[in-house]
Amino acid sequence: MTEPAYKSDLSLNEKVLMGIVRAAEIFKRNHSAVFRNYGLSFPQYNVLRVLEASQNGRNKMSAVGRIMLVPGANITGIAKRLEKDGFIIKKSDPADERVTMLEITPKGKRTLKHIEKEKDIWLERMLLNLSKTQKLELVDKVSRILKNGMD
Amino acid sequence: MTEPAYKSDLSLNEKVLMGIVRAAEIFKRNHSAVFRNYGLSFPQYNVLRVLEASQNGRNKMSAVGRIMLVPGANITGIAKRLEKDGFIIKKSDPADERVTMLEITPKGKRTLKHIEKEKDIWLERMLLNLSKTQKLELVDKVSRILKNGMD
DNA sequence: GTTAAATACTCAATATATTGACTATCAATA
DNA sequence: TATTGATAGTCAATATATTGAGTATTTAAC
Repeated sequence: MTEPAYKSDLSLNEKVLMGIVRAAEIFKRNHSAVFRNYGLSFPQYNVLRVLEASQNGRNKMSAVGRIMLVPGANITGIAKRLEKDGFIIKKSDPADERVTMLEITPKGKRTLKHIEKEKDIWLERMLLNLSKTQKLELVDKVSRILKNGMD
Repeated sequence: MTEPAYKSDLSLNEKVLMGIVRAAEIFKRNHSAVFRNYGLSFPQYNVLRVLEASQNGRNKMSAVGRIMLVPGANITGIAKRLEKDGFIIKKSDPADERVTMLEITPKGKRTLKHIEKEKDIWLERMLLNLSKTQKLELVDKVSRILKNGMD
C-alpha cells in the first residue's frame, strides 16, 4: 500500500532498462555515501580508479573520459577539483602539447586504500543473493546492452 | 588497441555493478537525445511518465519523488521548469495545505505521444539480442539488486 | 489543548552533466 | 609548405543532483 494511485504500465523492454537505471541510481547513492566521508564524489572516485589501474598511475584526460564513457568536457571540472584537493596532479605531455596527463598522487592512492573495504561490503550487500554464475550471466547481458547502445 | 595503458582489475562484484552503471548511462544518453528534440530532459520525461500513469494524470510531488527514487528537493526544480514550459501544472491540495499536486497538461500528454515510437525503437535496439526469457530474468535480477540496495 | 515529532516543500551552495563554441596543436594531403 | 581536418582541452550556459537548513502544516503524544 505504498503508492496506490500509480499503475505501472511499462513495456517489458522499458521494465528492463528502467530497472537498470534505478539499480544504478541506488548503487551510486549508496556508494557515494562511502566516498563522501573521504571527500570524493562518485565520478571523482572513478577517475582515481582509472588512474590507479593505468600504467604508472597516469593517463590522458581524453582516455579517462573514454573509459568512463563521459564526454571530455565533463572531465575538465572533475580533474580541476581533484587537483585542488591533492588527489591528482596535472602535467602537460611534452610529446604532444595538446595532451594533459592526469596522475594519481600518494594521497590519492592512500584514499582509495582506505575506501576499499567499506566499498566492498556494499558491493557484497547489493549482490547478496546472486551466485557467481548468475553474476557472470548478468555481466554478459549488461555488456551486450552496453554494446548495442554504443553502436 | 584502444586503451593499451589501462588494465582492468575490477572484482566480479564490481564488474556487475559498474556494468549496470555504464549501461544505464548509455541508455540515458541515447534516450535523452530523443526527448531533447521535444524540449524534455530525462528526469523531466520521467516525471511526465509517472503523472501519465497516475490517477487523473496527477500525483503528489512527494509521491513522484518516491516512485522515481529521487530526493524531494530535486523535484522542486524539475517541476518548476516543467510548469514554465507548460507540460504540467501545480495545484495545492485543499485537504492538506502542505501538499502540492502535479498534473500533466494536454500538451504534456501530446508530447509523450509524439515521443513514444522513437523511444520504443531505441529500447528495441538496446535489447536486440535478448530473448523474452532473458529479459524477464534480467528484470528479476536487477529488481533483487535494487531491493538489496534499498534496505 | 499544547508541545513535540513527522511530513511536504523550498531554497542555498556546490558538484556534476550537457551542448556548443572556441583555441591550440598535430596529422594528412594536395 | 599550405590547407584542411582531426584531436585535446577549456569555457559558458543551463539543467540536474546533493546536503543541509529552513518554513509551514499536520499528526501524535502527553
